Formats: sequence, structure tokens, C-alpha cells
Amino acid sequence: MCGKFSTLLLNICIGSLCKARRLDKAEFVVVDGIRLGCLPDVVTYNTLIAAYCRFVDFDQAYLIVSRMKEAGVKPDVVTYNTLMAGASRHNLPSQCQYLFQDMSKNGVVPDEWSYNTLMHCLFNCGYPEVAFKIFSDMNSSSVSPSIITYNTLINGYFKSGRAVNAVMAFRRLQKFGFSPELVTYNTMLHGLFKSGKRGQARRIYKEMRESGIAPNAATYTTAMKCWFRSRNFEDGLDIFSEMMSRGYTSDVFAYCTVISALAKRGKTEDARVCIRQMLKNGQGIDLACYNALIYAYCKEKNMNDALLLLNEIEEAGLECDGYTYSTLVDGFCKLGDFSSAMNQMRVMETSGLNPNLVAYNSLIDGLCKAGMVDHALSIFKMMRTRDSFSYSALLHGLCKVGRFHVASKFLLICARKGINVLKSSKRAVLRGLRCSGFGRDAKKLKAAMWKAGFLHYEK
DNA sequence: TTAGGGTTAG
Repeated sequence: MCGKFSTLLLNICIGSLCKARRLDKAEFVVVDGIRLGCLPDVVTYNTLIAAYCRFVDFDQAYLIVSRMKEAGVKPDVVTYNTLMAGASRHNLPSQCQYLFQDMSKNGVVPDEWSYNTLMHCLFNCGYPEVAFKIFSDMNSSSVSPSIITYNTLINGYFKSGRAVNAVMAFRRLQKFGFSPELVTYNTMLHGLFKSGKRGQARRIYKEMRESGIAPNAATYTTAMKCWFRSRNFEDGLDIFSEMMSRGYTSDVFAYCTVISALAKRGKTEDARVCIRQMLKNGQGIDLACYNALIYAYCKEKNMNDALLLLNEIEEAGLECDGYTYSTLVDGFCKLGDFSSAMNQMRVMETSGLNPNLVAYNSLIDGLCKAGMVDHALSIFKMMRTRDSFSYSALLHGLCKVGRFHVASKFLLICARKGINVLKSSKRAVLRGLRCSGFGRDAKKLKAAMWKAGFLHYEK
């Protein structure tokens, strides 16, 4: 008869196989175990569910749950948390919420992980209000929040555009009995940087260093990006050197950030040196790195080499994505080669990717700059979503050909929808109306923009 | 369960 010891061994074996992604083999071991009288327990099933969620398919994970129930093994809190993490990873907020409710219905009490996972999923999928509600439910439950809960909350504040609340939560951590840890600082650094608060981000980085917490690869990469964007290129490279000297020598994210920064400064040869260094280190080059290099070639108007990289991507067994094609579309648009740009849009479609907002925006910008405003307008009308880039590019194009009244209509749409556009676009429309003898219309437009609070939207 | 990379306007 199979005892607890044998089940423990079975679980260790299943754990290693799942970790190595050998799920078929793991399933065979389970079957063999059953044949020998060693019945899988809740840990065995939870391990399999986690592996199916992570490496295969969410539906397959549910099949394991059915098998588990048929075998008379009751799902526990870990089963639910694992499924919720899977739902979160697959961006399925309703599924995640359903699992959370279902667990209570089945007499399983949610723990801190359950609350954290649900909050994270809801924030990530764009439901901050529901996520806040979960946080408040957690506080009124018997489950205590942890530093991970607060890290998730701070990240959620940033993701939902509430940087001020994120900073407040960070500053109040000690009041709640916690001290910021590495992930807290990394979340703050990244959140502040993404919210455009680069000065505050740099201060947080300094504060972290002074607190004695050692940065990791994520800290260095975010800090570098922040420094590069703040036009402190040399300081950004110093951070990269420090990162290398601290032994983070094979981090593909960091290399990718540096390659992109070099490319933006037109240092294509240095970007190539980086790639060579990566190959020398035995590092795999992933699609993001290739995309950064394609961008470097496009930037120096070397479309031939950019296109040649597509073959390399294929040879490396990778598949081009939206970044690859939109970078190429932009490269061709900047050269005024709209036929090749459109060709890349078609390739994108035949590859099963919908031409994205960036590709369309590049097309609009390129067409406007080439004076083909009507063509740009027809593309603009076709677009399902438009953002600040789309409107700014179009406004500039319309102003360039003197169509200030049409531009003024689009500007009012932006004001009404709260879509911010470049300061220069707003100025171009107002100045254009005034200079072409429509001073009264300019005044009316300015008044309407003030009324909509649109003139305060300066970045 | 929480944190990092790659594309577009001026």
C-alpha cells in the first residue's frame, strides 16, 4: 500500500517534471503511480494545474480540476489561487472574479494570495474601481494585507493614472507597519517614470540606494531608461556599467534598453557592438532586441539591412510582431516610400496581425508631411482607435496646407474627448486662423478650448 | 500573488 512518504516522492517527481515542462511524462508518472496504488493528492493536482496554466492552456488546467474532483480530491485554496493566477496571466478578469466567488461558495476561505491575485488581475485588465473594492473588502476581512498587497496597490494606482495616490500609499507604508522593499522601490521607480515624473523617479532611486537596498536587474534597467529619456545618456551608460560590474552581464532586457537608446542617438555601430557582445556572452537575442536593431537601421534610412533582419528573425525561429512591422512602416513612411509602407501593412495582416495604432499613425504623419492630407484623412477615418499622435499629426498636416477650419473642428473633438494633443498643434491651428484673417474664429476656438479645460492639458 | 526591455507626432 502506498503511504504518505510515497505520495511525497510522487509529488517531488511531478514537481521536477512540471518545472522542466515535461507534462506528458508527468501525466504518465501519475498514471503509473495510480496503478501501483499511490494515489495523487491535492498537491499533485495543484502542481499539474499550475504547469498547465503556465505552459499549456487555461482550459487544460480546468480538465485537471475535473479529474481531481472525479478522484474525490477537493480543490483547496492553492487550487483556486493557481487558477486565479492563470486567469490573471491570460487577462481574464471575469474568470478570476468568478473563481474568487466560487471558492467561498465551496467553503474554501480566500487567503492573502487570493486577494492579491484578484486585485492584480483587475488592475491589469483596466478595472481599478473593482480592484479598490477588493482591497477594501480585504481590510474588513480576517485576512491581513502584506507588503505584496501594498506593492500591488501602488502599481495599480500608477496603472490607473493615480500617481499622486501611489506616492501617498508609498509614504504611508510605515504607518501600516511595512518598510519599502526592493519590489516596492522598483514599482515606484517604474511608475513615476511612466507617469512622466522623471525627477521624482530619480529621487526614489537615490533614496533606495541610500536605504541600503541593493538594486537588481529590474532596478538598473528602469533607471537606465529613465536617465536615457531625461537626456542623461552618459549617466544612463554609467548605470549599465555598474550593472555589468555587479554581475548582471546577461540580461536581455538591459541590453535591449541600451541598444534602443543607442539607436535613437544614431549610434547604429555601437548598437551592433552590443549585439556582438550578447552573442559573445552566449546570450540568446530575442525579438525585442531584433526590433530595436531594425529601428536602428530604419533610423539611418538603411531599409535594406532592416529587411534583411527579418530573415535572421525567421532563422532564429522567432516570429515578427506588431513592433517589427510598425517600425518598418514608420521607416518607409519617413522616406516617403508609401508603397513599401503599405506593403508592410499587408504583410502584417497576412501574418495574422492587425495593423496597429502606431503603424497607422506613422502613415498619417508621413502622408501629411508629404502634403497628401486627403489621403491621410481617409486613413484617419478608417481607424478604429485614434490617439494623441493621430490627431497631432493630422492637425499639423491640415495646418501645413492651410485648412485651418477643418483642423479647428478636429481640435474641438479632441477638447471634447479629452485627447491631449501637442502644444505646437494647438498653437498651429490658432495662429493659422489668426494669420489667415479669421481672428474671430481663433478667439472663439480659444474660448471653447478654455471652457473645455483643454488649454490646461499641457504635458 | 507584486517590479524591468523593443515602434509613431514636435
